[in-house]
Amino acid sequence: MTNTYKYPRPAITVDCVVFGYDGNELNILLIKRGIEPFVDCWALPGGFVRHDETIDEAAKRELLEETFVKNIYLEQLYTFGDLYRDPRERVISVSYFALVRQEEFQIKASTDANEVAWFKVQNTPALAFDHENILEMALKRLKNKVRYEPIGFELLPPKFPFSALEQLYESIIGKPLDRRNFRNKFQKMGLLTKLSEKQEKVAHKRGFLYQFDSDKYEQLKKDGFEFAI
Amino acid sequence: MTNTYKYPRPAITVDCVVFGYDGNELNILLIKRGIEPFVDCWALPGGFVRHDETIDEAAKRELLEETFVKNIYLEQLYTFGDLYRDPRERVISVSYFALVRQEEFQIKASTDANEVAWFKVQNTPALAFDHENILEMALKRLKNKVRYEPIGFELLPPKFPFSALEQLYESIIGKPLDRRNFRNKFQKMGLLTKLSEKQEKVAHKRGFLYQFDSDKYEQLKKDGFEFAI
DNA sequence: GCAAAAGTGTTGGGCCTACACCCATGA
DNA sequence: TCATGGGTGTAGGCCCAACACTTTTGC
Repeated sequence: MTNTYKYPRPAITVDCVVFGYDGNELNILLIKRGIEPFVDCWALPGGFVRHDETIDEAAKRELLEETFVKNIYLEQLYTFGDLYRDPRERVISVSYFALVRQEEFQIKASTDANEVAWFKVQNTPALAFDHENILEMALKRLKNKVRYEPIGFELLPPKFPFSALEQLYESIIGKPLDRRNFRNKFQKMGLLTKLSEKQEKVAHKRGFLYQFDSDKYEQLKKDGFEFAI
Repeated sequence: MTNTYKYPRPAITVDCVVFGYDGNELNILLIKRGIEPFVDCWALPGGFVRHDETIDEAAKRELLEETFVKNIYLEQLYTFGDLYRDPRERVISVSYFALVRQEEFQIKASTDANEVAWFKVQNTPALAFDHENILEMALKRLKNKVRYEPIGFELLPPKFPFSALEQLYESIIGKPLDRRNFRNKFQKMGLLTKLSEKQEKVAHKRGFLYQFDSDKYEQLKKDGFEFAI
């Protein structure tokens, strides 16, 4: 079955920049391509948009198919529409962006991916197409986002010690933060609930655990955050 | 001449949300469509992306062709990819966003537009396709942008009285601002140069004129603004 | 002289930054 | 007992918001 058009049409793809946090470092999810072009090159998960799905749906589907990552919140990032992004023909790509806790996913290669892996953001391999540009833009967005929106939510386990939040922010911003100031600021926002439980089996004083108050989070999201790290 | 593909492909369009300031109110540039669908409906200027131009180029070209607005800075806004945006067939639209001073342009309808006009942002007609959604998103972006980036630049004439800047901000934010605080804040940024000239022929005390210091602006743009209205 | 906008400073409060020591725990 | 990270408070400065009267001009 073929489809004919009066004018040539670019193909449309989606590409996903998925940032994962393992409790220690910020990573990014990549696949090793199983098909040409750039076969055996590392690349962002993604693929062609089907005719019966929205672009948001396409992003979700491709991510699931290629990496087994599912049920995450994908936010649209930017659309890349230069002429020779893809050596085969003209392809326009809509990129997406997500934040996840790695521990929640069993990544697993399938369909067009030979391998799937998390890479340290600071230490990524060469990427196919213009995916390095996409990644760069995603990183910029993330660094910007973290400054005016509390994002620990998506990246930390339900209960976590305060230090985990601090480490997370430090690993995204790339600079050390003042512990006392960071705690004060974050606590003043009122998004965190201090639990009576503490950390277990650590070779130092046990810290209290916290959780995010998601009702308050949703409310602040509506009203607009007043917040700066 | 026809083009055939194995799978059906969506068409790709660009749509431009051009905000104009007339020294008084914030307006938006619309065209009255000259062709189906939605013929004689007001819509955002835009059209199909050609195979030999980037999406950024397409946005510029369509804007020029339909409205005679040219040489402006267009920033990509968002890509709309739902299934039934267009009654004819599947169309994915990449939207763009710009700020201009209206006085600099002689708008004039041509190609697919029967009319072109500026409309008050507060008082737009019903729009074709999902263009109301696009406009809404552009407005959100503008209101957000204005808070952390000085935008008067694009919207005011080279020399302007301070009150023009204040009115501009008030018309975007939609709230009155404290004159003294606004002046202090803006002056502290150091982007403005006070001239020795004053307003002419006004039925009240004449205010000094100011201009933006574009070198400083570029520098701050690099370093990141620290700024909030 | 009157209407209309320009211009101008201060004060109080809140938020930010910088900074150092003791505590609890497991090894 | 030692190494490791947890936990905590304050003081100074800066920025912000709130606030009202005088000046200049054209009509």
